[in-house]
Amino acid sequence: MSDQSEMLPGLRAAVADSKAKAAATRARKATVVEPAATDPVAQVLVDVPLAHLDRPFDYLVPATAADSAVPGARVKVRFAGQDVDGFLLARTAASEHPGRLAPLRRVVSPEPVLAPEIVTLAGAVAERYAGSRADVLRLAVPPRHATTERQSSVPRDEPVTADPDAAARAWAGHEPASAYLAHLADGGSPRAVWSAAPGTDWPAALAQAAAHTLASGRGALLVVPDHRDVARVDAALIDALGDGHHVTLTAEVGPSARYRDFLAVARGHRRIVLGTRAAAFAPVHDLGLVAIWDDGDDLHAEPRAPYPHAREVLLLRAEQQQTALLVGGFARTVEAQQLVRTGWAHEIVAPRAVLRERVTVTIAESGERERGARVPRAAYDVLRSALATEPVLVQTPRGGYAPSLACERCRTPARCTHCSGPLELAGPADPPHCRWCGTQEPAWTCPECGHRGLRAPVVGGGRTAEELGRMFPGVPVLSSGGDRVRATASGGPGLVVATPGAEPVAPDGYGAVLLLDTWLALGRADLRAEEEALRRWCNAAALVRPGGRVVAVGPPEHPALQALVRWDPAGFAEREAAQRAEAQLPPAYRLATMTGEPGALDDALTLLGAPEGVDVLGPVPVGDEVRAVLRTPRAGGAALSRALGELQRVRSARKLDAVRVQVDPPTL
DNA sequence: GCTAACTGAGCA
DNA sequence: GCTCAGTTAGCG
Repeated sequence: MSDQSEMLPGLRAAVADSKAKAAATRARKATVVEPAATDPVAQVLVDVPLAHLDRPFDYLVPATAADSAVPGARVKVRFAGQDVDGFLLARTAASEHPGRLAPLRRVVSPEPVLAPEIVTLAGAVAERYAGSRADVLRLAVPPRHATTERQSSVPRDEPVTADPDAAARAWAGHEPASAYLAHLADGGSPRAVWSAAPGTDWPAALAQAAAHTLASGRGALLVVPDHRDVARVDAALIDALGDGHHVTLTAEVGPSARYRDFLAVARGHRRIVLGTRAAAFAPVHDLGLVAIWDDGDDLHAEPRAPYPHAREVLLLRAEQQQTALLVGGFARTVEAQQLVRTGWAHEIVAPRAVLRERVTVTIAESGERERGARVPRAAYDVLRSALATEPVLVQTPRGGYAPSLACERCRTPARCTHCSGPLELAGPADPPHCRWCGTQEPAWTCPECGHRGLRAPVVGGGRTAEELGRMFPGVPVLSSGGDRVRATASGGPGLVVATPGAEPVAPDGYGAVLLLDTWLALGRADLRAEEEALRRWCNAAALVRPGGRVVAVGPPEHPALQALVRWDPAGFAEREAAQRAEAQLPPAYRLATMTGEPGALDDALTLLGAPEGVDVLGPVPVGDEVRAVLRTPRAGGAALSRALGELQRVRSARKLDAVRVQVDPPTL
């Protein structure tokens, strides 16, 4: 055969048996690759998006890679006939795999970017959210930046001692804050749910918690909702410790800076990490504390599969790594309350007397209108007196000018004639236009009654600023919201009109805070509408100076507003938790959704069967797909997650049409 | 997901 | 006996 193929190479290719060819290839490789002398087997987690391939595969470590193929390194391997990326999980002496091992194609970098505890964490997160580790690791480990890896080297951080005076100032009025901090500095792992009193300099408080943890020789992880919060806590950390102990991990900075800071953490040169949700996976050395601020903010929910929530990631991590935990906010989520209820975490709160000193909240009824505006007399008086010397914050639930319009006569919502999106006004003199497609509708006519006139049932921040400017002539008005968010306000007299989450911080706090149109947020048809409304009010109201006034315009008897008046977010969360339990909703129950083509979903539900204690609700149409909701009591949550993960693996292996599974969907 | 191996129809 | 398109198992 060899004689013939040498004489006729063209023919050889044509007639060669493919089996023989493959065998020849294998034989050639086997002779070329010399395995490493010790632990020649590498367990590799390949980066492929298929659920059933979420397990380690063994590869041969070539002798040339004996030193660089370290656990945690990025590698390239031949998988299913193509080169794929993967992480080297471990080196072992032998393989369980009966066949011949393929060699590692390449060690991309000997940098151990995937720490063992992050593998464990990714496993737990993947299991809880019925997703794959590869998906989780894509969130956890930032893309490599080779130049940065070569150049970057940060000096190791110096030991620190905690400053009790600064801590006492930052945490003033909270009990038992000093014991909590002392425990941290002592190397302990206390777990707490912290409801901050209004006016609290929470960035300074978080910085102190981190500093006390660092003083015990351990690292800390601080997760906040957005980059504005990162900037504030960054400043507080610099204030507390200088800038040689922490890094900030956010998606805002470029790939190079992101990877540089990640490396400083992975190498143990920086042990305080501050960042947004993805930072929850940062490989902090000697982790002693995980903390999250304002865990009710929906920015903490990752929008990419498997949709983990930063609070849940940190809870899993605190459990696995036996760290301290701090879940803080001005408001309190039902999930945080659940930690208190079960005794897993303690409360840190301000006593009544402190709260009374910090703020006075009153409610002005929206019925009694003055001066043709939405500001009742009582609220107007509070604003006017504060405006003599101080800034005033006005929170308005919606941005824009007139964010929704309706027929003046019959109240039919005004819709775009092209795409039936909602119409809005951008300013006092602008024609109505569609919020979705932008089409202008200067000659809108009501399809129901033929009327031409429009009214604005909801007033936006722009028009609110205009109204208030007229009400207080000569007072400067600053707007913050939408794509123009201001981080800070001036300390002098002035009106600051902001949408929820966009409130600027005033240097010494606001003299008064006015919460407008509270009915709007309460009326939303969402499971969390009231909890979310109270959270937004608390976050705005908390920006008052000590002793400042807060006026909410709305229905005085509403429980959420009552909770605001009493400044009792914990009591509200408790009440809410009880109601949700009654209604078989989270956190007493775990929910998961399955979405997909009708046939595929039907098939998936059949395959899932009826696990013990799981109710299947629906399916109901969602666009051209259908969605089913699965519900099980809290105790069965882990089993439901596991069943859904197994379902995804089986379906993936059988190449069935994909259905999207979401555990703990933030909204329904 | 992808590749490689397998299958059977079609033709010499 | 061989090729080729279509199908599908398994991925180390």
